[in-house]
Parts: sequence; structure tokens; C-alpha cells
Amino acid sequence: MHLYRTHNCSELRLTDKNKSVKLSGWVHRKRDHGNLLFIDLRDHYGITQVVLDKKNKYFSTAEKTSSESVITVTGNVVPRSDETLNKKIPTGEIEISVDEYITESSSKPLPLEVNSDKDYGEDTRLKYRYLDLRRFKMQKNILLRNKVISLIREGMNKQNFIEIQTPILTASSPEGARDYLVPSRINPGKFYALPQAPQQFKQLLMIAGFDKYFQIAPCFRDEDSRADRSPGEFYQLDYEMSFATQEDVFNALEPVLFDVFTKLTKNFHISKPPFKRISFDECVTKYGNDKPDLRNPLILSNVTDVFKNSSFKLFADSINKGSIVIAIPAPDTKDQPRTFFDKLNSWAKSEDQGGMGYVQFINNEGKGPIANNLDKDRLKKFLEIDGMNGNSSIFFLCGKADEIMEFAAIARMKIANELKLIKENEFQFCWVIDYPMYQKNVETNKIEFSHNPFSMPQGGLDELKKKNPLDIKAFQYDIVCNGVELSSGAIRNHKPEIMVKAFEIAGYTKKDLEKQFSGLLQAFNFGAPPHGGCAPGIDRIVMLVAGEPNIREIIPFPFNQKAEDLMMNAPAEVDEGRLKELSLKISDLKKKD
RNA sequence: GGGGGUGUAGCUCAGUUGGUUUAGAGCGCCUGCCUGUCACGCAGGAAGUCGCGAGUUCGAGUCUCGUCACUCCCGCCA
Repeated sequence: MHLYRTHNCSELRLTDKNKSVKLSGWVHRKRDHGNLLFIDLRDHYGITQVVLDKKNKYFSTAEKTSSESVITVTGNVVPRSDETLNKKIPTGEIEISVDEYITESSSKPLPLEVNSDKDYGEDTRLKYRYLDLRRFKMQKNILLRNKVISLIREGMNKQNFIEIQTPILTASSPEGARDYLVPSRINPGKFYALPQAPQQFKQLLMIAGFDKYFQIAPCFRDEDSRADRSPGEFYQLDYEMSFATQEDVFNALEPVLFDVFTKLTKNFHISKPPFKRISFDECVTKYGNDKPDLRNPLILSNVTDVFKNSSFKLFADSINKGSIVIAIPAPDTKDQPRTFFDKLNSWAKSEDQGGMGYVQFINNEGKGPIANNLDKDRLKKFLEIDGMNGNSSIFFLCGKADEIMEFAAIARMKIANELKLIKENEFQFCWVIDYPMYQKNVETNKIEFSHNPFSMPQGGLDELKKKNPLDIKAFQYDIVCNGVELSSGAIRNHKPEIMVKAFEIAGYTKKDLEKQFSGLLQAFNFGAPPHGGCAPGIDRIVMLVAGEPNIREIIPFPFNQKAEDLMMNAPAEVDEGRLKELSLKISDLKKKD
């Protein structure tokens, strides 16, 4: 017989009766009847009930075994009587009658209970992550993560993408997030950086002729955390393709995502490839931002003209000063009480907005303070808006164009939530395409890249030379699911002369470019294939599939909000000797305590 | 760096307008009883700097100020 087990704790059935078996696992729960003792023995696979009575020579040892101790038991598979079946677990038809009982490792009282789904503070959970991970929910989430990753690998391999590892110690990238730096011992005073993404390497792999690359790539960024952003590190499905159009890049990813979401969720409606393509401009106009939740049927419209020179002075005056008015329809609200509208208005005020006006239509008749100040022809215009009917309402937000859209996006979700219009059990994917190549920095008034500087501008060198930079689009795109931005990608700029011009517009000289991106730039001079790719975030995909609102629930060992590992004690101070070896000196340390 | 929320037993939380003696409950832990439970049951017990510091008050877990921790958000994330 095997030293530890002949079966796992989810395997045994009635058909195994009378077999002599050996099981190992954790003491999940004990039910001590004084002269009869039940132990739920748990391993990764499930639970099997173990039973001993007073006559058993291991009885008192077993009675004293604490929760979460690891034991090995040998015994017979005994069928349970009809009254004692447990239909909740797959092994509930049998139990193990103990012949031998070995304590492999005993457990002290626990800082968090493994056998419950009780909520614990995150610092406790992270400090004792190995206990937290033993719990059912975390086992499930990590298992799901594994399935997401293996389905992705399968999907990419099937399309002949080649998985290639790129360096973890690399050069600091001048743009983008802060990167983590690693001092070099051999080159005093110099630093490596951990990659924010393998961006340049994947482009170099295309130039190296590998045609189609992918990687489950770790990415390191020194940013502050959010519920959907774990500080420190995260993973991307990084992929890149040679001789590919934007459509080719989309076609490669869509079936993989569809497969992952279809296989790993139950009773969800998932948008089928090809996913909807929405231009950046259209997206902002209709949804207020570039990460629309398409489960929400409400669409924004600009009704500035309707209020212009109207007798609703508040808006009319504001419009004369350069504001715009955005309308959000609220369908089928004829029975909504006054408080419904008041509540939303005061919500808008609590969000530091002027307020949220409205017109309520009941049998085509406009009601409310704004309706009283608008003539019939103007009111009629509202009924012509997409999604409106004679018993709908319409909300208004008035403000400066570059400020109000952001809030309109939030208000659109708020109204839809209030009216319960967001369909649960749906995953709605879309590509947002045609991003602007450049944007104006509001503070400095300078033209800068709006996304990846290596994206190919649409129209090539010609348009770069002729067009107003702010009107130039890039072959740059994002994929969005239910309002969550999964990634961005682009068809890359593989022509040095276009690149020089593109950087010149953003205020970089050829010399800057050569200095900061010498390796990549030089590579483009030795025959570079046109190429493009994308890099959806694995953690966010797992979050969506798992239905978890917090990204730390699907990462085995995440940092806390202060980017600390409470279990491993990282980051930590190091010996003076180590610092010296690295030619480092700590100065200006902020005082604590 | 800034804003909101939270902080009471090992854990999750209750604690009224500032006033009932010794600040409670459930889980966990300890002791005893219990041979068919499966979140076993029953009886008992230990366990508290009410985050910390100051203030107001006859009186503070409760009010005020400061501070720290946790959490969510803004900034940041080409």
C-alpha cells in the first residue's frame, strides 16, 4: 500500500465497499459524540467522512486532533445506512472505518477558519495566505485561473502561435508607468528595469521572423492599486503577428476569448465573434468614454441645439458660455414617482455636479420644471431620440464638453442600474478602434502621444505631414468587456521614416528617438515585417469569469494596497554589505513612527 | 499626494440621545456530558488598553480634534 494514500478524498463510492483504503488530508471538521467520532477529511479534491468509536485504539488521539491537522488513515470503505446518507457530497454514500491513524502534522489554533466562508480582513488573509488559499472559494478561483490560462494556451497553440519567454531584467522604458528598478552589481550606478510589458521584445521577435508569438507574460508597474488593479505585477496574454492587418489581430483573439468565457461560465450569454467594432469617436459620443458596458442599452445624445436660446435660462446661458447638454434616455418611466427623479438629481449633486435635470413624458406629455420652460416643438425633439417613447423620461447634464462626458458615462450606468436595465448573465465584448494618434495635454498645451508611440498612424507619412495632428487616427484599438478594459493593442509602425516624423510631431528629435529606442529602431533598418498585436490582461479576464469584483481574489499571492507582501515580508531592508556591493546608499529616508 | 468609509474578544459583528453595576452575541479556543453526526447537540469556562493620543463633560465605546491602520476612490496606469 502507498505510504500516504490509495485514493483522494473525492474518489470513493458505494462500488468501492469493503475495500481497504488509505487516505490523507486535513481535518476539515470533527463531530465528537463522546463515544463516536466523525472526521471530515479534506484534500484538494473533496471530503470523505472518517469514523471511529470508543473501542478504537486511536479514538483518544483522533479526539484530540485539532482542525487543519494533516492525518493519514487506513480503513475499510463502509456503506452508510439509508438514514445516514449525505447527499450533499459525492462520497456521501460511504465512510471510512479507521484501522490505523497517523498524525502527519498537527495544527495550532487558526487565525482564520478554513472550513467556513466567513469574511476576514484582508491583512489577516494575506498574512496567512496559505490558509486562505485552502478555503473552498480560493481553491475554486485559483482552479479557474488555471483553466483560463490553459484554454488560452490551447487556443493560441491551435493557431500556431509560438510561446516564447522574454527577459525579466531589461531596460527602463522612458514612457508609461513608473518601472521597478534593479541595481546592477557588475555595472555600478546602473539599473535594470522589470518590463512593464514585453512590448519591444515582441516586436523584435517579429523582426526575427517568428511570425506569430504569444506569452503569458508577467508585467511589472509601480502604480497605486485599485480594486481591479493589483500593484506590482500582473499577467497579460501578450501576442503579436507578422503580415497582419487589424482584422487578423482581432480574428486571432476573438475565438480564444469566446472559448474561455463559454467553457468557464454557466448560463451566460456571450457575444459571438466577430465582436462589435466601435470607433473611438462614436464610442465617446454614445457612451461617454472608451470602455462601454454594452449590456447597458442607454445611449447618450447631444441636445445642445434643443436648449440653445430656449427659455430654460439655466442651460441656455450656460450654452452661450460654451457648455453642451448631454441627454440620457430613461425608458418606460411613466409610473416613476417624483422621488425617483429627485434621488438621481441629488446623487448627481453629491458627485460634485450641478445636478441632473429631466423631463418625464406621460402619454407624450412632458412634465417637470424643465418641460414647463420649453416650448412644444423643442420637447417634441426629445421624443425623436433613439430609445425614447411617449412614456419615457430624459435626463440632462450640462457642462463643458471635456468635463461632462466622463460624468455622463457614470450617469448612464447609474440610471440603467436604477431601472434594472443591465442584463446580468451576459458578457458583451467590443473593439474600440481608430484611436487618435495624438492628444493635447490640457496643462502644458503640448501635443503628445495618446497611446503607444509605436502605433502606425492611419494614412502613413502623407497624413502625418498634411493633417492637423489631433485629427490623425492610429491603428490602435482596445478590447472591452462589460465596461472593463481588457487590453490595448495596435498595428505597429515598422517604417523608420514614419516613426521619425511621428515622434517629431510629439516633440522628440531623431536623436531622442535613437537614444531611447536604439535597439528597436536599428532593427527596423534590417527588414521589418508589417506587424501588430494585442495584450489582454489575464487577471481581469479571470475576474470577469469568476464574477469577482476584487482582483486580489483571483491572484494566489497578491500584494496588499501598499505593495507589501505581509507573508514574505517584502519589501524589506537589506544589509549594509549588500548595499555596498551594489554601490547604493540610502538617503532622505522619510521618518516613520 | 488628496477625498470618503471603517476601527469594540483570536475572528465576524451588536452596543439607542453621552448615564443600569462586571461592555455583549455568534464562530473559534479550553473543560465536562453525549454511539449516527455531517454547520452535531447540551452545560460550563477563559478571553477586551473599545486602534492610539489629547480635549469637552459630573460622566465618553458613544461627542470634538489630532494621529495611525485597513478599505474604496481621485491623481498615476504610453
